[in-house]
Amino acid sequence: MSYGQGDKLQLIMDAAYELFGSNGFYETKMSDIADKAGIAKGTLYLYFESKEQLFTVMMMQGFEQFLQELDQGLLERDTLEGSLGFVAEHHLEYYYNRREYTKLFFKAPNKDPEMMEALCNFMKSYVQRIASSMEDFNLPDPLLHAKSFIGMLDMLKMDILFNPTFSNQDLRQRIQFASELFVNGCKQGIPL
Amino acid sequence: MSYGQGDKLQLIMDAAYELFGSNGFYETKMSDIADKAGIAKGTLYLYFESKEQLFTVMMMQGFEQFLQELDQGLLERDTLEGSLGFVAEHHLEYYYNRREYTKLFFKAPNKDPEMMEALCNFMKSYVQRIASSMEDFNLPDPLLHAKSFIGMLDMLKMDILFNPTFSNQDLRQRIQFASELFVNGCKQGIPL
Amino acid sequence: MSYGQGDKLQLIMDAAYELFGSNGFYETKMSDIADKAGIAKGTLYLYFESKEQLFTVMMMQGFEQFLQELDQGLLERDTLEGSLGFVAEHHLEYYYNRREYTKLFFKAPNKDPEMMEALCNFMKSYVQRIASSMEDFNLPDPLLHAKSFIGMLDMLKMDILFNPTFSNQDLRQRIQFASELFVNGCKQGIPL
Amino acid sequence: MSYGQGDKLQLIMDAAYELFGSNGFYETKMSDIADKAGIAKGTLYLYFESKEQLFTVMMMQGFEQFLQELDQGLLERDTLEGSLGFVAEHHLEYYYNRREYTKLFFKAPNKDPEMMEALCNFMKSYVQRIASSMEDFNLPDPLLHAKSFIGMLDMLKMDILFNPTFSNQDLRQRIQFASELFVNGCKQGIPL
DNA sequence: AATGAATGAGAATTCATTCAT
DNA sequence: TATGAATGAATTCTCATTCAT
Repeated sequence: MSYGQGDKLQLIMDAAYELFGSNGFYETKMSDIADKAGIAKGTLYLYFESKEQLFTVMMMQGFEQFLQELDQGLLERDTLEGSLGFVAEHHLEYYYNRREYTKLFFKAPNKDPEMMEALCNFMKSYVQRIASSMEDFNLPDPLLHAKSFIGMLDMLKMDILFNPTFSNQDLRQRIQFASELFVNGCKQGIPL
Repeated sequence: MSYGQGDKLQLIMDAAYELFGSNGFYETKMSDIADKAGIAKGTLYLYFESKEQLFTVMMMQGFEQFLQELDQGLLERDTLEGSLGFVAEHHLEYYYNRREYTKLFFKAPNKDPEMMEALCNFMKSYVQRIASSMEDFNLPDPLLHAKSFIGMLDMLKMDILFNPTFSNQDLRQRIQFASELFVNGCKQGIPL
Repeated sequence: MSYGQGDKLQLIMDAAYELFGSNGFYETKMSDIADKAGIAKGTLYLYFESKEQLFTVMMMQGFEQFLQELDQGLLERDTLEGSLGFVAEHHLEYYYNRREYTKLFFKAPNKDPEMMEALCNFMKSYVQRIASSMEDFNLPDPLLHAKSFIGMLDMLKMDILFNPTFSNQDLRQRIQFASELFVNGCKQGIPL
Repeated sequence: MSYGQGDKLQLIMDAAYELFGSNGFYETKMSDIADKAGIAKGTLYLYFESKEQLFTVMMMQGFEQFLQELDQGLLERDTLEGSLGFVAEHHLEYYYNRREYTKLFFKAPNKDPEMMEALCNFMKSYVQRIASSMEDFNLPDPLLHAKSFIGMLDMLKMDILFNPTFSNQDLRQRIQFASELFVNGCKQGIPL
């Protein structure tokens, strides 16, 4: 019944995540977020300086969590195949679990440099982690390899976001598919 | 330098392309476009019903050209490697040539159903074309293979858009890299 | 096939009458009128200085016709009852015949003094004619009597405009009713 | 002179009444109303959804008051002449007291269905009340009688609105005149 | 800390009118 | 005369942000 301080912050973040995610930055109003969080509009500004900042902080929180889970999982794998499989699983499951919040992944504010920087930093960190992992297994051009693999995954995620009947089984199939393709190339799949 | 009558449409399209491209849909004002095109605000509405429609028409024009060039090039290749190389070249060059217009590819209006439909249709057509091509070379799972390849390319394009020093040589390298990785997998690159 | 000069003027007047009548002054666009008349927008301005003027001229034409028909009919009556009956018939039939163009009778532009003057002048002329006629039959206070009678008619016309099933028979009944009430008062109708 | 919080609504209503009344719906801008009320434009939209709604609410408030006063007064009369006299007095005084706000009664928005409905409902209620009253005194055709009487009054009001020298004495005369004419007809006034 | 009424800059869109052809 | 593309002032409405309570 009584929320301590800090609870409100979480209420805001949750509301922001859901609304920015569903409708995108520009189509979400601060008053929507306040309503959903069950607080007053003015209260938002006790926690965040601006709409842009709220968006950025929310995204960064998501990024951080994403990278933490990634690190955690990578520690536990010690083969190339194992690592790649985990990266694929992690990437696709992330979107699968958030498939209601499609728009988040497309629409960020344009003019806010802080946001752009946060976005770029996340991308760099993500790529860097995957690249490091690949380097551990002696892959040359680890950055390009990392980017390519992430790219494959990121396109395969599209089905998750746009296909409402996408199932957990489809998810498993794509994880498997992506890893194998990346390791062995498409040639192996061509019947003689 | 001197535009006659009837050129207004092109003036508008050019201005819209540049401004939407640099600043995104939401951060571009109709008055900006009118100013850049050197016409009055009202004139925009002689050619387009709304800001959304202008954006959509402009995007669709780009899509159409993209797909036409793709078809053209695919006709002339008769090996898997040749086709993949061309697809990679076409995809990455497209962005390379438009690297000033980053925002075009990230900031589209959310709520406009016509735009969303146009975007989805383009994606489907693109994937379908690549999948058909792959089927010709007996690749199983052509849709998944197509999406994966496009995904790789689409991530590799990021460097183009965000790295200001990205050179033509870098471009060539990535084209080569993507095709080979896709065909042979990463394993081939690992020194024994 | 070939319209002489002057034909266009009539085309405009007809279109204006219909559109101003259906939608009112403010809700009718000059381009609507041009379209309906089958001419170009610019052509309207060869015949009229402004939208206000077109409206005013059109109204005045209607007024003139109304008063002419009234004069004509009054000449032929030589009893009070006959005259009143004709006035009622003329007034109500006028609206009955134009019942599609309801709005005309409610919505005129506000700020145009010419129009306001035309409207007032018409009212004065109308009242004056009825008053003169009444004076001929020795009614005292002819102006007040005239206004009262016109007022009765003008309210009775409301049914015509708002009741879509209003029939010619209803029309006849009201004409009869109004004349008798005006002559004999309501007392005569009360059963003892 | 000093308004506390919560008075904003009344400030808006007053400003709207005066401006819509003087200039009509179409010639009054929301910013005019805001200025006159001494508030910001945006504030208007905290209280009303649209210009149309503001107008409609304001009119309905007037209607309600009009009908309440009518009911009140009718209760206290128990003869036909008394009732009619009161109705005439009430109707004409209403306009006399508002003779500065002419436009209110002529210039309403056309296309707004809510406004049209409110207007029609008011008319119906007004006619119905008068008709009921007449029925109490055994007048046949009470609806037609009611409409006729209201019509007379409504035309007589025109002088009030358009004749700047219209005096209170003129008002009394017309009240008297209308009632008598309605009861006894014009015949009684004709000298033998 | 919390509120939410108030603000006002700012955007899209409309449409009467003009004028070069 | 006739055209209709072009104009741009004008208007409604939005919404991030502020601040007195």
